Amino acid sequence: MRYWLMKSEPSEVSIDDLAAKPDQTVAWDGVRNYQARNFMRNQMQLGDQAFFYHSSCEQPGIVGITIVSKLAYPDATQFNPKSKYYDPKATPDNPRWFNVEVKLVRKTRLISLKELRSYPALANMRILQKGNRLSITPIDPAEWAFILGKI
DNA sequence: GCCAACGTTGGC
DNA sequence: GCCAACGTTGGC
Repeated sequence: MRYWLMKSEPSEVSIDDLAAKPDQTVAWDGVRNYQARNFMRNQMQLGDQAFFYHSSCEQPGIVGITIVSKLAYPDATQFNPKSKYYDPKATPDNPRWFNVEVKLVRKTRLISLKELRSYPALANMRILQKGNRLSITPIDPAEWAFILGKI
């Protein structure tokens, strides 16, 4: 059982978009970074929990908690020429990109990036490091518990 | 809109 | 296999 942080641009999928879905579940597709892909494909297990983080927006920060509800499978968008995530080098026989599905556990108050930075206990979080761009990062159990305590 | 940081690409 | 050029991310 692991913990994660997964970034989403609210203009793409916001926490409210997720909450509004009938099954409150979303396919985490469109990831086109090998490290993030490997986390999903190789490490994520059913029941792993993740903070849902809004990025590239006015109020970046954690806004909810999700749970992995489906293990990684080939990302359908890579085969769709009309998708902005289309990858001409991927084939169904040899897919490059994978996605899990996550289900909303609950929305949380906004724990802003600024607030996260204010806690010395979280100083080593990947997302707080300079130049961090990875859209999916592991979270320490201790960090997870610490943040939960602040919600 | 800017720009630092980083990942990927492709020529050699 | 190196590495310069390029594209993207994401906070500000």
